Amino acid sequence: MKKDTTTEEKIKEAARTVFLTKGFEGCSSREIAKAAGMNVALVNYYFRSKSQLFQLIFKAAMEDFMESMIYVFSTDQPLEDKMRIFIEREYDFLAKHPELPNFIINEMNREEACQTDEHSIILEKIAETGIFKDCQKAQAEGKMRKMNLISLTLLVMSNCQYPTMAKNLMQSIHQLTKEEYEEQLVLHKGYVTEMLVNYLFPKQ
Amino acid sequence: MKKDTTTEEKIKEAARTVFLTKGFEGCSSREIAKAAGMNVALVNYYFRSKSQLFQLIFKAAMEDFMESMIYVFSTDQPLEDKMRIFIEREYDFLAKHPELPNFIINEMNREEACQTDEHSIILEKIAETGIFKDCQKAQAEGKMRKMNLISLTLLVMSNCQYPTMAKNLMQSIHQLTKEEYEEQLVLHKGYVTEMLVNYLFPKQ
DNA sequence: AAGAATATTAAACAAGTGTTTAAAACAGTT
DNA sequence: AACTGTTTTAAACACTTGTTTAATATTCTT
Repeated sequence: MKKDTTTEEKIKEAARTVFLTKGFEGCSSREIAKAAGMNVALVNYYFRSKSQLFQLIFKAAMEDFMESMIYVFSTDQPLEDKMRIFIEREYDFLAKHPELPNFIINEMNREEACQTDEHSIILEKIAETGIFKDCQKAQAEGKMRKMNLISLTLLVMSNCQYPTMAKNLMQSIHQLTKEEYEEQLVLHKGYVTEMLVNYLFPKQ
Repeated sequence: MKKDTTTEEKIKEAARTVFLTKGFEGCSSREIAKAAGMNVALVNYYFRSKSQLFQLIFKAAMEDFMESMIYVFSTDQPLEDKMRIFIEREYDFLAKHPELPNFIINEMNREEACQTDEHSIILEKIAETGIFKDCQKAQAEGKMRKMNLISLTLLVMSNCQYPTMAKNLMQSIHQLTKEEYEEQLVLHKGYVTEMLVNYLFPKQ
């Protein structure tokens, strides 16, 4: 008879929170075990090694990271509306998972880890939504500014992700409380939306 | 008689490169010593501890991080030109020091470190250039979009820093070589400049 | 050249790392 | 109740960590 959350899942959950906040190098197997209320040996009993557990967590995080994009892009709406909704959802998502962008970008920089070229699958998944074709069509019709996909994604990701990534830095520089910065983010989301939409979909 | 570069400086240089690429947790004292071609004990002989050496490096990195801003803002030019030149210089600077933004943002997230509220000095230094007053004036005259300082800095930093921070992620997703991505960055710099200037300084 | 001050070294320290082992506790089946 | 396979445990493994020590080498001063 299994409990509602099994030992394996408890460890996985603990590993997720610890890895995402401290990174692979920033924590120990024992720390993860302790966070899960388990013995150290159990971590390796279920996941063979710290690295294998990490890879599991990283992959899942990567999918979460892309999840919100896919959904909006799949809907059937004018491109400009899609963009607005996407930014809205992305800010929402990042408010719930603020550690994700930093985590992924950092761990991608560790040479030992995550250098699998399997990440191009992400692009394929996004491509499946048809968003890229929509953009090309809109660009051909003159409704959207001509620009390659890389810069397009860069513009959106920069303005959505950086503000949460630099939270502690900005708080420290501008002497803001956590709550004040969160308010600021709501305001900023508005600016970003207006700026991006104006730039990408210029009115004649 | 001192050599051209003393042992102390050699260690400091090595520490800088190692810390900036791997982070505080990602490297060991011995690794730094090895990179400097020195004995481990010398690291502590000159800097007392790994933490103290790190704090030194971090502080210097923080100053580098802000250096390029200060200069441009101090010049005597129309605000719109300052913005263009700033973005130009920032992309230039980040091409030479691509690890800096990630390094600072990450280490700011480690609770043990760098939580000194001394970072508000940065804001004061920027304020000394008069850039903030110029902005307020331009906003009062209707030449510049009304927006608080935080969002203003966020917009600029997001679009300058994120593209270099996410280099490995973007390369992996879009299957680009190092050189291809660097070319892309030059292109992107143009888009960013146009977008920011258009948004911040709307023509009536 | 002798002595004092500084710089450098190898070796050791205790504590922490990832991982393994072998014994114990638990569950389910007959 | 005895045997099953699966979970969980404490203890140990070899290795790395940051830091210190005490001896050696180098430089500077007289």
